[in-house]
Amino acid sequence: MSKVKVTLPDGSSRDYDQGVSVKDVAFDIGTGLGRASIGGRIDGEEVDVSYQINEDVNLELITFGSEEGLDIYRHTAAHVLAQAVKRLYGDVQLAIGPTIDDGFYYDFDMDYRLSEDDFDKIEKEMKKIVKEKLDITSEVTSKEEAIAKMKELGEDYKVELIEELEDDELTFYSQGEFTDLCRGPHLPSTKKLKANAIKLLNVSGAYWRGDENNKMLQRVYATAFYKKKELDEYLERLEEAKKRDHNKLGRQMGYFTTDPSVGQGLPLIMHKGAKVIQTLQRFVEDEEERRGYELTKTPYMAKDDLYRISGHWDHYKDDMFVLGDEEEVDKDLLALRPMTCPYQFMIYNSKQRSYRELPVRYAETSTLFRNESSGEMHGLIRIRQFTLADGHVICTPEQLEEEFSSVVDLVNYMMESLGIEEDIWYRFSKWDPNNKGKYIDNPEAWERTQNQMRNILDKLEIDYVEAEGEAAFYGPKLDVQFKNVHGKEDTVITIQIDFALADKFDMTYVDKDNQKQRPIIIHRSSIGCYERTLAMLIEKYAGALPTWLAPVQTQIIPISDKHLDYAYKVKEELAKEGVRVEVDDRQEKVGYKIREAQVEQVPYMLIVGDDEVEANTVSPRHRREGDLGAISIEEFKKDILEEIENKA
RNA sequence: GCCAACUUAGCUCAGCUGGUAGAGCAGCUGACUUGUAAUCAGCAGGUCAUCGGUUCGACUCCGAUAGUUGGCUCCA
Repeated sequence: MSKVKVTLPDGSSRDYDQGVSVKDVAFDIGTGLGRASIGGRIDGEEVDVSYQINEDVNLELITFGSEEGLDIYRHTAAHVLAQAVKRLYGDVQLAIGPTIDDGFYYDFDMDYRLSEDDFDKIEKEMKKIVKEKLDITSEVTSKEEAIAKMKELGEDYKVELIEELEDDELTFYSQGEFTDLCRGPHLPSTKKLKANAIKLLNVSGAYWRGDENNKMLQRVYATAFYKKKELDEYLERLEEAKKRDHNKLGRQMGYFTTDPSVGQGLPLIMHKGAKVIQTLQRFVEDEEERRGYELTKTPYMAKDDLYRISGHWDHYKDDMFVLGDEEEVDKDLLALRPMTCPYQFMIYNSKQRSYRELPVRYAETSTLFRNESSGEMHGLIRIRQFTLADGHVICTPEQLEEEFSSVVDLVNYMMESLGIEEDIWYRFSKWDPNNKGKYIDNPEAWERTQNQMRNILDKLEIDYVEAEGEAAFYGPKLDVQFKNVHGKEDTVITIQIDFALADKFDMTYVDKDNQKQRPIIIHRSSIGCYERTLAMLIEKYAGALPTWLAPVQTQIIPISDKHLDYAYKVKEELAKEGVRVEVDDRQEKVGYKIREAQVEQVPYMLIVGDDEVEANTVSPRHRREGDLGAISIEEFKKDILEEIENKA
């Protein structure tokens, strides 16, 4: 029998008989390791412990308890979930059951409507399956056999999946009476799962293959950990995250409210929320002006003619609020604006442009209206009317790289100012060549622009993930992504290179050879949409916004009524420097007023009583650090102004 | 738009298998003039989301509508 050489991650190697299993190797290294191994990685590819090694390989063992093993572990848990559901509800067809970031899900097609009330029962059955200590075995079959097998089992979705696979060799995994098509790897036995560390989380609908024209299946989300303690910690983290939910906190703290008679997705932003937005907006508009942007103020609605030129009428009409009746031919048809671009393009087109004036940079604090579907609205994150820090850079092809880079620089500056540069990441959103309806049909231009954009991104050394089918209909995007407290990804900002609309609007400039040329357009936001940004800030800071953004920056707390005059004097001192300051003049105990200011997350409280009046001082109390001791009014003023200036 | 759950006082929530509702906080009134996270007492607050049905009787069961939440799809 010939030998194979197995090289381990530490560089050492061992010789074995051909056909040795991963498990054998693990036990050969050590019994402890043997028992702990739940999979292996051979030349980078994950395999079962039962995998037989037939040639010289690099082997890395994946052990129970390891980060990388968790995926295998959860994948097996997903199979156990499917097995339990099949046992309990009989006529169930399986769709897909992948692992995701914090757990896994499985999609089922079944008549019985699952609800969370069924979870107990399903979890019990899963526990039973774990207790049954079923061996998990794999079997490789040909495509033809696989299809026959799945047809026999009545698994239509699996048949569909297999038919589209290119491979002729397919793997099935079985445990007890349950068999599923799966690439693997899996645990060697269901007994390796910790039954009390598995939890079903929620059930929802999900279209087969994510296509709304397909049947809606039932998706069960769940998670699994190696230990109950890890599960408990995870659940606790979820609870903690929910406490930061802007949709709860924002309402509780009086940032915004909603009312059914106003309508869905139409939040009423109250003083505190409006104050934060105003602060942000002034900051953004000033910074953009400094960076050479021209401010514009364009109409909230326009005739359909404008949207027909831009192509929005064809691509986007269902999502716009159209005013007027399309049947009445002799009356204008208007639509509320879902974006600012066509308006700013009209400004560009209002005169002939020379290459000398390019780049032209337009910025506008722009209220937009989008008719989101009813199931989409979420707090301040997905709404029907919102305010975007919008803008467009119109430049020559030669200027594109520099202009794009400076937009990225602006965005980075904004993210740093908000203190969220560590919480966001970049997504390079490309078109999907197979989705003809969604994108402008010009494959050559798509590929060219995307390559251009990739080159710029790589030059800027930006880390990004690529996402197919996330582009705008007219061009690729660089998106800034953020995760909300529910773990869901939202786009905060997008920067787009547009190769199409300049054509549609017949935008030109005259170059130095006196020839008319097409400019390139960059669509961009600097800080995103103010409502969504506010939501993000509330969640990031759990309501305790940085001082420069806090709606109230200083709360003055007089000990008793007789200190009111002094309190107002201090207020005046600070207010004239632009500090947002209030006096709590209610007849309450100091402790009570402090507690309220604390709950409101006011950065500084200034306690003033006899001592302070006497010495002409204030006693600041920081919301996190507590009592800071008495200092002069001047000193406090200097400190807080510096903190506001530095956006600390 | 689709799937599921939820909707009780301004807010947070209790109310077992049907017998017309309760707490804390907030609010109002009064007393207390207060030194670093809740002073005390009293009062007032609800067509139990809305509409319809079953029932002698519905907050409770059923249906429709609206809103909210979590997903799916969509997202210029």
